[in-house]
Amino acid sequence: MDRASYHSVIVSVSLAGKGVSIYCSVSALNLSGLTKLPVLISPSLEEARRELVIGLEARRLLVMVASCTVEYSGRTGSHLGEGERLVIVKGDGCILVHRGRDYQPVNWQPSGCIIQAQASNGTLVLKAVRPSPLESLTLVVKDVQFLGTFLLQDDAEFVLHASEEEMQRAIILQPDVIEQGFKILDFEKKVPPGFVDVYGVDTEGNTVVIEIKKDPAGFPVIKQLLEYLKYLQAPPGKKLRPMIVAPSIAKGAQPALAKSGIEFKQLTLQKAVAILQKYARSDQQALKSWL
Amino acid sequence: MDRASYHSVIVSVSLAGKGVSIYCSVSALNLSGLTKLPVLISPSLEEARRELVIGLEARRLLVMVASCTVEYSGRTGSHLGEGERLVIVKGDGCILVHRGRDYQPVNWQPSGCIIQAQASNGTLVLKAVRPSPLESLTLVVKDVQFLGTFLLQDDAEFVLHASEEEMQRAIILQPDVIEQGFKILDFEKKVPPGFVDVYGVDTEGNTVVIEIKKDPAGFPVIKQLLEYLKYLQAPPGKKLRPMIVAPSIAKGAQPALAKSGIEFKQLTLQKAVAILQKYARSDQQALKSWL
DNA sequence: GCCTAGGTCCCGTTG
DNA sequence: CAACGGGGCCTAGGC
Repeated sequence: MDRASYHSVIVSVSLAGKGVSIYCSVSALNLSGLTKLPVLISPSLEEARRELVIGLEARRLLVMVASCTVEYSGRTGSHLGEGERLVIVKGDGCILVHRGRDYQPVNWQPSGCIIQAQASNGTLVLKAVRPSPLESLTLVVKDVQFLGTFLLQDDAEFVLHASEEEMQRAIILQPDVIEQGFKILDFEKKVPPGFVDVYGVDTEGNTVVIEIKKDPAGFPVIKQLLEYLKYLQAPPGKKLRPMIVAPSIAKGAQPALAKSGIEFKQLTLQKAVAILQKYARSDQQALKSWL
Repeated sequence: MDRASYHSVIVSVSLAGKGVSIYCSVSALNLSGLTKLPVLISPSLEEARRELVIGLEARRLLVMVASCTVEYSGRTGSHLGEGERLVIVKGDGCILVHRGRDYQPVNWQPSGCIIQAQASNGTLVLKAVRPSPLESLTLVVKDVQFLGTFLLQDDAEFVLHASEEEMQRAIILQPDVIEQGFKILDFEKKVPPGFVDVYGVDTEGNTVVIEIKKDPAGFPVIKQLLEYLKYLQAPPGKKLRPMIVAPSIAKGAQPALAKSGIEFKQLTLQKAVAILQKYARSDQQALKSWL
């Protein structure tokens, strides 16, 4: 089959490995873009291997439905007996093996792998080796139901309203959200055990140490904050005010909070986003008035 | 197209929404199983919607390559502009939106969602709503390159050599791996802050408190173990011997380990698996001699 | 390379 | 229902 014949071949369909193919003249149809869609249905293993090699070489997205076994060996090991799975190989060298249920892949390899397809003893073997940490994923494919190779045109930006970061940005943009007159001195301030999310002073000159959580604040965050306090001190005659900023307090954590002298300031992600939007608007207005 | 005509239709291919279809008589071919493979190539949005509804109803695996935008709203929110993506919907009601790169989906919804496909204003809208926590994922599909619905036959068992658990089992099966004469009293022993992995006595009658890590042991595990110790005591005249069992010690953690009086016993996952296999073999032999 | 922290983490178990 | 820990977690950022 000639991959370069843009106007005569749309879909190559080989049935049950018997070399039966369906060709369709497309000269009369508006099918620009379709020629980049090789789709094999029930190809022979050798046909599938050829297509995989071409797709891997071109770093296309490979989508395969096949019966296979899967072995993983590396940080630990795993074995999965034969069954039909959805196998995805992406252009950046990652691979996902999905079963018919569950959000997570049953086996996978993150991006940066060396992936190859080889014939072996009447089966098709797909190997994905990750150099560091050294680990390898091996699929022994017995039968391919479907194999498609795609080129995804996708330049869109992904925007996530990312919880903790947005809460931090909201506090930085509008420190009043913590309390009237609160001033920020630093954020992501390094202390030996980690980083203080926000660090500032109140109107009395006391040092405020803020730990932000997007989820209900529980014991771990209290411990974390107390740990940080060991390495911080207030100016002479002033106090250290440890404070947790979160949407709520976890169920059993209230007593520990009171006992440890940590303050709690409620801030929901929603409110944080609202603040950011307000500033984005005023930024826009500032920009407008500038022009 | 008649889905029930097992012997006359294999693949329905509709091109660019123009209703062009390719049919192939399969009466002469051995194609059992192929009829369960409806595959649409560049269908119209309405054709795709029909197929999606049928596939969702039948709880099949849906694999779609389409140009779409994606909105997520729930625990946080996200926006993704138009672009071509691989969309997977599984029978248990989870959905994955993958871009051409990266291991992880750009958007998703875990299993247990209510998923529906509807026509809307010349577009196809795919919605996945998760009841708790309440969150929703919305795909506005502008163009479908490919849509396949599959039924994956897969009853195989997945076996993972699961790090910490296997290390614990190895110690329980063969306590000598810790030291000669070590005897186990309990495991997963409850103390207020959590669970002690393994709890036992040495030949001198001292209490040994073991925390297992599959990764290099760092500061957090030292703290955790010291926390547990507060709630444990040795018999009169005996010592408490806190011990970390792990493949190695994290770089900076050695001094803290020495200072805190915690012992370290090296155990790699590999060795643990070897022990388990030895016992599996002896189990088999015991079974054989029994028969 | 190691280590730290966050994630729409997901996922199981337990209270 | 919430909370807790583990994961082949993955991923990004620092050192």
